[in-house]
Amino acid sequence: MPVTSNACAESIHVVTFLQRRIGAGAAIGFWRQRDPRRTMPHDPDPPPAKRFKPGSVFFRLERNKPGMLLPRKGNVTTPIEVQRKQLPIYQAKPQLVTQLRQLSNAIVIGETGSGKTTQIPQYLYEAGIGRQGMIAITQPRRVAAISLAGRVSEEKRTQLGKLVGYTVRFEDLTCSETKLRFMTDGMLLREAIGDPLLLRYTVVVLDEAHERTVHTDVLFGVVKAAQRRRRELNKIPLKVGCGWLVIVMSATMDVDLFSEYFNKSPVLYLEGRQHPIQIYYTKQSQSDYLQAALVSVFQIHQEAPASHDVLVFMTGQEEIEALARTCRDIAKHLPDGCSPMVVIPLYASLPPAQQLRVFQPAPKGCRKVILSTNIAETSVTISGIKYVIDTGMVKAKRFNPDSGLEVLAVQRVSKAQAWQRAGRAGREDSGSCYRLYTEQEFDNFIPMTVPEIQRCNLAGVMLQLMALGIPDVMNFDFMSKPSPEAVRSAVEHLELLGALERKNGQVVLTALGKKMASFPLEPRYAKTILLSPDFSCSDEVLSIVSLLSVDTVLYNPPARREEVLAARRKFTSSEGDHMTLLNIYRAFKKVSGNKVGLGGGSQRDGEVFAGCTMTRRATCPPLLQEWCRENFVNSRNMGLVKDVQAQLRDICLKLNLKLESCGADTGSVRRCLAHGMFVNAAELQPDGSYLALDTHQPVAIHPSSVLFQGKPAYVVFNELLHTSRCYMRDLCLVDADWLLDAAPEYFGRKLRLSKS
DNA sequence: GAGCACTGC
Repeated sequence: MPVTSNACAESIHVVTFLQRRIGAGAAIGFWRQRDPRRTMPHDPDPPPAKRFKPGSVFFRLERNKPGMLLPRKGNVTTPIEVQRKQLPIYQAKPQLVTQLRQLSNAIVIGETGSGKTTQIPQYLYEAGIGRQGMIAITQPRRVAAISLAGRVSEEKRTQLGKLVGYTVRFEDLTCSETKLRFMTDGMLLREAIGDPLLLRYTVVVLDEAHERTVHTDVLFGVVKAAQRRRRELNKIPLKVGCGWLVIVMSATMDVDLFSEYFNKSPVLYLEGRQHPIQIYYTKQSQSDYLQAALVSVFQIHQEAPASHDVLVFMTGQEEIEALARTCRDIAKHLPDGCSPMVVIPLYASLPPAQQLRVFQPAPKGCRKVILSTNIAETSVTISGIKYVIDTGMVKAKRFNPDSGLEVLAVQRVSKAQAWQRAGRAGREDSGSCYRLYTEQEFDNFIPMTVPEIQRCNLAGVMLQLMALGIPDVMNFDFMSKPSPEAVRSAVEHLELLGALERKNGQVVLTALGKKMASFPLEPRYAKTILLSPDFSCSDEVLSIVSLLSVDTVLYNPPARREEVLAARRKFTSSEGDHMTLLNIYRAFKKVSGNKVGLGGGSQRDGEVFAGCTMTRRATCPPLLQEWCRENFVNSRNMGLVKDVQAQLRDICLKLNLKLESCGADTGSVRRCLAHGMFVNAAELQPDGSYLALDTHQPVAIHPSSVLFQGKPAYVVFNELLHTSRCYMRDLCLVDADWLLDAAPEYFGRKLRLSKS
């Protein structure tokens, strides 16, 4: 029986089913305990250090703002020095420092929150290792970089931004005194473009390396090359530089792969205190994991004390909201004597205020059940979780280099991911993890999640590598090589944009490509900006590209559809979605009086809520907030647009681009978009359907587009989204002549193909 | 007439 949300009859059905199933105790046999001979797993699945223990709590509850968690200012009763000595890593300090002093590479494995990230940089500094330069500690997420810097500067009893600082996009809190620099991996990578040898640093610590973000993966190669190159330079009699060390630290990872890649680097394990987690598998394979999740929630609810919270890992917003409604319905009809239940959904696109609900304790005698996406795997840490229910499924993006299509699909998690999820049950105390699959099924999961670099569009990565001066991008030293097709497809795409050219059989960066690489943008957006002065519309194009680089500024609550449509009508442009967005942005700026009221250089852009940025500091004036509410515009993302635009504008100025507005002449903006995005063009067919001009695959206008009702002859689009059909999203009306003009040779070829 | 997980520069 499917878990559906709205049908009352059906939920009653579910109640009866559950009462039959749990009330009578029939469900006791639903679960099978893990084979006792197999205790907690060990190397390599997962590595020995990955047993579960509580993370050190770095956050405190803000009194004035209920539910808000901020970095802990230190325990009043326990001095900070004592706290540091209580960390498990402290026992290993002498050996650790001795090892790190001798080694040029080390892989340190320790649990998240065990203190490795806060302590190792300090140990290095205190031991005088790498004093000649800076120690960089990279993080995949900005909040982590910010909060860790805060904690360490506090431990060093210095002002944040002096000895200890952080660098993330839009924010750099460091100075000439800074020795310990926490930063996002993307920032270090960007810095490497200007300084491939990373000469300002004596030590680079790549934290959370097991997450294998694209940035970390590229950094592996960059850091390794810089290390080798610097060693070569040190052979020159006039010795420059000093001890140079790379540490890769992570909780769960493929140790052999890492060690092998970093020249057979030694692996140091940091064991810590841990809480056991009991793992349960289902006896039989579950064909409907949502139904199984529902049964499990209520089984736990019946059997466990109400103070024990439950965290359920699911795949997305829609199924989370549906299951939440079903759970609430059933909870209302439970027999007397059963504790009440609060059901809280958690996913990234949820408004900040609602996300905060997961941190609020449930009323006494009431059980908290959190239904979450994998945001709760790494980005948000919730205390008090005693039970984890793991559906074993995740929604993940995959890229097909042949079609250029990214597909978001529900798929099995990896073993590493399943362990990560289980670990969420044992952060403060022992816990249980109910896996909605059999142990045999688990044994067949892939060991590690496929690194992002093998799943994404590589055009941006390849451009960045070229800009880093990597002589042979096709054979870059990746820890996990992307497929040759993906590399070839990316190189072809960049050639088409004019960023790369072939010289004597080698692919080299063009002058245009070099400029493109200086923008933190997808290559085609960078190209469009660089073209914009030719059409005298750089102002407009900067705004449009900024609007396209944030999540979405449009807020679409389904329940208020009519209101949304009415509010949006006044901005709608018959020329397409880009122009509509531009109209909204122009109106927003008019109301904001062009003042930097949101974001802005010196503003901290986010508060830290237990490891998750949830709101921008509310500097948005009330009037502007009201305007956003009335017009169904996401004010937080609109603030980000302003930050992005300011950054892009700075880059344009550095490149001496002429910044000017075309005013009401929107034709030139569309002309510019046609020239920048010609690869993403589609043509209306006689039968009313559309064909993408590059691959000749059938495509359709996404119903969310303002052009959905119309039938424009030619459009350029932002992206293709493959769901029930292949949809074009964010469209702009263009002339066929402009496309031909933009790439005569390319379209000459395409059109000939199209006709034949 | 659809519906998108999560990051990051």
